[in-house]
Amino acid sequence: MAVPLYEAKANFFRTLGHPARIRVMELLCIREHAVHELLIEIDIEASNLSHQLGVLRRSGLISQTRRNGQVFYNISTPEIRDLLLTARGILLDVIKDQEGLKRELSSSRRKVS
Amino acid sequence: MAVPLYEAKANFFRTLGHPARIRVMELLCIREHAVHELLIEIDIEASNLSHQLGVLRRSGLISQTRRNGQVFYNISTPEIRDLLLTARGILLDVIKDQEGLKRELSSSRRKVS
DNA sequence: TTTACACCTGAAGATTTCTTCATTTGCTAA
DNA sequence: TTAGCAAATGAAGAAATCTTCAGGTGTAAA
Repeated sequence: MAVPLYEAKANFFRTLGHPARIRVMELLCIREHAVHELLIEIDIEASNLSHQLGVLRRSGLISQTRRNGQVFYNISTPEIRDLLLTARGILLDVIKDQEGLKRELSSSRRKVS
Repeated sequence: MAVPLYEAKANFFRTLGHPARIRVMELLCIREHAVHELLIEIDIEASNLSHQLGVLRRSGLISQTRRNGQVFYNISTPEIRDLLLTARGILLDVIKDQEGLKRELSSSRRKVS
């Protein structure tokens, strides 16, 4: 054991760093979902989704309950909503900056050519 | 182009999901650092650090300035501090829960055996 | 107790990401 | 101009992660 905190942080972010997993987290931030509901939204194979849910579950980010023959998933802590919101803000900033840079580059290319 | 937003988010988190890169981000959240200063703190090969700085730079999370023959790095937006703080909170929650679960498991093992 | 449905798991090849080594670039000062 | 340091880059093998396929588990209704 004795994983340094920065390793734990890296693992945490890597866990979120997958398109299907991030979609799951965003859907669960809205409300609880059963697996088959997620499957409708996410468009990957059922077994793939199951694997990704397993990754999220084992890392402690989501929790499972069985009810009426279905498995429901939930985020394990509401702070995750804040995290995704903050991330969204940063991402929009970054994208904006990159587009600004792109415009600059193409305008200087115009000047040169 | 036209990367769906959830792909961009996944990329963003994956970028943070590496032990050296997360350490860089945390150091830069404290203050600007020159590459050789980061190198003292992080204990990986110089060229490896350079690669990881490249990943962060290309994703727009950090920015570079050259001064006195050294290259200084900075976080590109202060919101990153909030993100890391929120992540830290979630991580501590998750770890606490996991330790609770571990204690439960070992006490029920005791009861059984 | 069998059928059906919802979901999970293991294995394995394909793909991506990491780390290292060798080399190159950019700058500053002699 | 050249010497020397700081940092970046390219290539390539090693390692980790993804996706799919095949089969398995759990549960509820017939």
